[in-house]
Amino acid sequence: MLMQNAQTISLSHPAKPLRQWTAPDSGRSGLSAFEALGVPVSYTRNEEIFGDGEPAEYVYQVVSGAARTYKVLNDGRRQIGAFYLPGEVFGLGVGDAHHYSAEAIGKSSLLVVKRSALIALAETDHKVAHLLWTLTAQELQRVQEHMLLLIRSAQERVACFLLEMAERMAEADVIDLPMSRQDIADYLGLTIETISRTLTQLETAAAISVPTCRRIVLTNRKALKRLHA
Amino acid sequence: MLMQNAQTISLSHPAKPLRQWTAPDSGRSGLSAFEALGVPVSYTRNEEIFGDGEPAEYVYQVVSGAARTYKVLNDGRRQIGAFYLPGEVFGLGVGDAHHYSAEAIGKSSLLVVKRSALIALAETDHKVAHLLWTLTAQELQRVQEHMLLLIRSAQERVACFLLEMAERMAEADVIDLPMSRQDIADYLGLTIETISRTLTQLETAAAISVPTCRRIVLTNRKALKRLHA
DNA sequence: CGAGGTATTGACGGCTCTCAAGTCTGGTGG
DNA sequence: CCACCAGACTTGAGAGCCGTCAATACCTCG
Repeated sequence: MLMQNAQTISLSHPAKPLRQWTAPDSGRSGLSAFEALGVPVSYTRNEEIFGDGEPAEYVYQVVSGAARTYKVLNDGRRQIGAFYLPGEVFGLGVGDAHHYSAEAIGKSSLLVVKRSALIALAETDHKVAHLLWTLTAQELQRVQEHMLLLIRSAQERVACFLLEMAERMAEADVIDLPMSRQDIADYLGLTIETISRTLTQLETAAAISVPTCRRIVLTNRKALKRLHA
Repeated sequence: MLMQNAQTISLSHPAKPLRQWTAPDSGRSGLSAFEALGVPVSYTRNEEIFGDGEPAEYVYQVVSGAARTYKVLNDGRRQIGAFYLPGEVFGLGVGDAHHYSAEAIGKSSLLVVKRSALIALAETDHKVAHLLWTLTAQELQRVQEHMLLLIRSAQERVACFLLEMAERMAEADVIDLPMSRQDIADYLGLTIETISRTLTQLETAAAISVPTCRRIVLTNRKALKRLHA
């Protein structure tokens, strides 16, 4: 999928070089401003980063580990909106309150940036303003792609999820998932049983292998992509 | 839902003639710039406004009528991302290409604004820059809400859809839907048969009445809200 | 080695899709 | 003004996919 590329590229994971379709320098210089304002903070497994409805004081960039954003419906079900991997930014809305919650998935380190500082900077530096807009638009595109997933079959959802994670992580065929089956289920709008059964089906079909439950090897990407959008 | 309110307010509801917010109100000067750049264009029923993958030259604001954005999956299914009613803006992404298609639902009039002009203006006028960001963030929030719909039951999806349309249209109990059952189905990730059956169920349960197939009366909002998020 | 959380597997049921009639509605032309 | 037609909508019957409930296996950490 395109959006993950865009997001990763634009935010420039320190380890990854930049390549992008927006202006080559505007993203980078804005980003350096972003990083200059940030303070690293550590979080433990399942620790809350912010809660639904809380004032949106900060914006976050993952340094190491991973985070999830989610919303709990009135019937108790949890929908995960997104997973955030190193280099990616979250918590950036326009209102003064978050409209979802965020947690660290495992032991993680985040760069924490004061929202007001970013916005103040955007008033004078239009590169920062453009960065805020770009980040929000990339998030929009990501959510739109995610929405398309939710109307597909279980096999298609899981296959797309694996391909997406492979692209965003090492871009190797071996994926070490930071999240549990329950997280995957809540991200894809399925149950853990269906996730588990589907992974078994894909393994039986020789599209993947699952050496341990957190490690998945894509042995036949073409078979997976056949299920893709 | 909050976002529709925010969006409507920000863009000036059609009940107020568009020309009025060119008034030198400093808080809305960004919008007046937006409107000053726009040219009204007429579209006929089902006419394409832009196609998936086309260069994103323009941004659109509905004056009268309604529009839908959608994406066609490789299996031929169509997912409608959003409906746009008078006063609402669409077509605003950050890349230089649209990543979905847009059509007029019925005979419609749109204000068409050159994207490059908006972006150029944002370089010097940070209120315009803030407007672009705000519009994008509101769209993001709308899509996030939409995503939550797609994991719910058919009854809940239809009930939420009706409440949403009621809020965005007259905010009366009588809704005149601009779109067909097929449009609703593709918006909610259901089939037309399920839409039809669900409306019948809601009517039987005395939550709504359906005098004609495009007109729906909310006779018991509390019953509908019980199915809400 | 034991315990508790996590993941897998199985049986069954329900919700929604599919396929297939019917019915209504809105627009057109006589 | 009315009859007619095509598309849109409704309703029904059956099937399939996924959710639920339950039991078992696995893995991690004390």
